[in-house]
Amino acid sequence: MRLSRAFLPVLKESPSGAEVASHKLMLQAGLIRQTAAGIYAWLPLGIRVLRKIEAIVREEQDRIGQEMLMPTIQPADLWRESGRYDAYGPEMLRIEDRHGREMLYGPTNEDMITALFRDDVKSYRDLPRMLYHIQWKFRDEVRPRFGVMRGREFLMKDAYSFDLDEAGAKLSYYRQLLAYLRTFRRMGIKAVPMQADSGPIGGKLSHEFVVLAPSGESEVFFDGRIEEVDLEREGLSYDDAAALEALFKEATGVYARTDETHVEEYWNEVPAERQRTGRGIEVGHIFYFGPKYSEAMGLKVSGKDGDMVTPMMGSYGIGVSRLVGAIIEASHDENGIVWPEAVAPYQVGIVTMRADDEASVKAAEALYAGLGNAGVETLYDDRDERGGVKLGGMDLMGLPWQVVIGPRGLANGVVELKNRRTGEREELTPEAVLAKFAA
RNA sequence: CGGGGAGUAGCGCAGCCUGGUAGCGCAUCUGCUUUGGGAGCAGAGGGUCGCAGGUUCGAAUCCUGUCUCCCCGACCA
Repeated sequence: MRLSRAFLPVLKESPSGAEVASHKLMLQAGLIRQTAAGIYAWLPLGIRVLRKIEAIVREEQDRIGQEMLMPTIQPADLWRESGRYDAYGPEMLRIEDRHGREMLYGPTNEDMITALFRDDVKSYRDLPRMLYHIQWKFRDEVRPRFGVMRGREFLMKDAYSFDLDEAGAKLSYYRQLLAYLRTFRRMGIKAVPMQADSGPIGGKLSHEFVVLAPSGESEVFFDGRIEEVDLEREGLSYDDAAALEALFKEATGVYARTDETHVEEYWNEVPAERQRTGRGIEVGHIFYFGPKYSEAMGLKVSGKDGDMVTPMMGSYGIGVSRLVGAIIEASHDENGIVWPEAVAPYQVGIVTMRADDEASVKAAEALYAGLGNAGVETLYDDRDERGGVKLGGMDLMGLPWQVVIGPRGLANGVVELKNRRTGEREELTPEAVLAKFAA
């Protein structure tokens, strides 16, 4: 993308109202604009990051489940069936259509998926199943804040598992646990599974995945041993029940809790040198709740012996849009965002220090074309601006790599390659830069 | 939902107390000079002062109502 033709409004000052770093930076770097309290428009730079995160989530979910898409608007009757319509409270946005039919903007989808599944699945042979979708949700929060981290409208991946019995359901739970650990690791962030209350969704087994960041909403306490879990080890397969259970025990057997569930007595049993504390942002939550919805909504399948069996369910959420903010919280500095490469909107930024220098422009154009042909996502600042303005913008936007091209270096046949995270710079020929990224 | 604050140019703000037809910085546009980490000079454009009503010869300013946004708390993916 050429910056001269892009809608990438970068602000010199951060708009008032933004308090936390990620919110400020997202507004300033032009990722989002606020439309109403807790509701945001995603600008071109923001949507690229959102899509990157979504793609990683999708890839990992596809290894254990099937994608589908349920609507944002749901009929109230569906929620009456599960008994949740009255229970959910004012957080649910209730609306009426032109005929006076009661509808709602979905805050989650347990009820709908259970109804859909019920209508078409009648046999134990059709179990187990894991279904997910990535869809916008709306929860009318009392007090939205922190930008996209606690918005009212947000993009969420929610998965639902259906199993014949509790043992099977636990296996589904373990699979999601592994998928989540892999998902967050791929995004370049450290997310720790912590023992959680199951809240309004209700249930028996529940863990929330928490990203460590100073601005986190809750205080977290965990055993450093959790960081040593090897997710790529041999034999760790989604099909191997024993290996999955071992992983579950390893990943959740150590102490890891938020202030909500923290117990000082147990905490003190963790050796002091392994005690880790800090603040955290919840980015995912997995639940096993058994027959809660299947029972309420009459989901039954014929069992092997011909008797009717009520499937055991679980649900598994990842706050996709929240992750954009959470990743920034965990990865930024005084100059702006520092994107992990896996989620960066562009991998490489090209800057010409002197827009009036013919040789610089020529070299930049050639490199931009070369990277483009090699399929490298590149943002080329070809505007007639001073070098400093462009460099500041690149730092703010947080692209992992910056190629700085100017007459000074070109005199020696080199350009400068800067790593955003480390600040390290090296001088390379344009060909070497191309080779590095095209590889 | 309780408590507090704010709506004035794209963004950040002043003006309001003490009514007299709107201003500063940045951004934008034009010209000239500059150019390796957010340039300088000169000029220009852009605002129903959130909305509605009231008081007044006259309202951004005073009064009433209303909407919206933000912050703290309680709550929560």
